[in-house]
Amino acid sequence: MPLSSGEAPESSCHHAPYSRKQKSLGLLCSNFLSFYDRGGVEIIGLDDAASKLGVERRRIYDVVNVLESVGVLARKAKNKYTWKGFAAIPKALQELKEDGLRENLSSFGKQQSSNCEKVSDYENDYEDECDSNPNTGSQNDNSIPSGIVKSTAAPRYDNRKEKSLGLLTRNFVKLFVCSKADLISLDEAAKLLFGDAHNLSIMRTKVRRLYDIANVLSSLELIEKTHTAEARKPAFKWLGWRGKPESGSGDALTESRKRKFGADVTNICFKRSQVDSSADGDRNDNLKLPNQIKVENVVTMADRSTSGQDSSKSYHFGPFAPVTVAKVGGSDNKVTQTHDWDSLESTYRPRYHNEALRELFAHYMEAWKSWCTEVLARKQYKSSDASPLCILMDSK
DNA sequence: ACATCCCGCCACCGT
DNA sequence: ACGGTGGCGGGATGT
Repeated sequence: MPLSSGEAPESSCHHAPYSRKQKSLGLLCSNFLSFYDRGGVEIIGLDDAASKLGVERRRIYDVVNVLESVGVLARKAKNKYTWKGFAAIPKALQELKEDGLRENLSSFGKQQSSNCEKVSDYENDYEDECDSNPNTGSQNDNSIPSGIVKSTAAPRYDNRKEKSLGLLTRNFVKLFVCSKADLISLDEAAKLLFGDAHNLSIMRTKVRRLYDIANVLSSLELIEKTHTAEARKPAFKWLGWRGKPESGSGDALTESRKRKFGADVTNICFKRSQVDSSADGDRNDNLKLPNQIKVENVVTMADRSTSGQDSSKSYHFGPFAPVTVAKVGGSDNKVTQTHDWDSLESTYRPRYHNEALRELFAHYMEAWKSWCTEVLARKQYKSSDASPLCILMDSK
């Protein structure tokens, strides 16, 4: 697959300073989604996904785990996932809700779930049956309300599952679907999900995970990052599933892609070491990527902004959509063409840093901004107390 | 300075 | 044994 380890890479893209945004999990998730959200795809191979999206396998696991938690994917076998599509989300959310309620998460955390509340730790987990299959739920490591001790200290052989991204995701989602709160601050979420931070370091780790999860959920538009009204504390707002397209399901949906930046789909090359080195040149070897990338290949969403609010229809990915998606713009129903990924792949080797794309992106941002102001202005007619965000949300 | 969170080492775990 | 999985947290990047 792609260059697993470092080295070879940089070669190709000279300039291009490292940009974290272009490699974010959220962006990767968006790309992943648009890549597979087309008819035809049934089975998704992780290796395949990794190479097509130009990321290392490890990243795919992150995305896939949370997507699985919300029903979009289902693990089929080692290295294989089945694409369930966005249509499966409502059901998954419903189940999470029922589950959460059953577990008593409703009141926000603190659940003494009937079954397994031993919460982690120590020998108990061995059996782990607790979380057997039914989705598990319940504990996150230390959501121990109060009583339970939680030795923290003894990591024992962790029941890895208890700390899995997937479980964390489900619990995080339950937080929203099982309570009326549709806005939960980061602190809050972290505490509820992971119990109090008696241990700063553990908390920090957990919060990192939370960010990971939030990023992919954001790209699914299930949540959105904002701030709590009063305090300017960062918080996540639950948007819920308002139908994403997937082949036109009719409903409207808005698009307000949160984190969108970046250029194109894959992130091959460039590691964070800013040093970047450069060395470049010729090492490439087989890994080298063709250098020319044409803008045309990239799906531009520029028009989407211009067209402004009609949007709706299908899932858009902004300028970052995987290349293969080719001009979605035009005919919404697309889906049709391009299943010929292999050939596509060979013709196009995506990369992140690309000047043309950058410009394109800038253009897109412009359009987006003007669209926002327009909507804002329009909305103002109807008074509204809403914040720009809200406006955007129902502007459609 | 503090918030985010990418990156990849390496422990697990299924086969 | 081996290779797929994925927890975890160092430290870079963003604000």
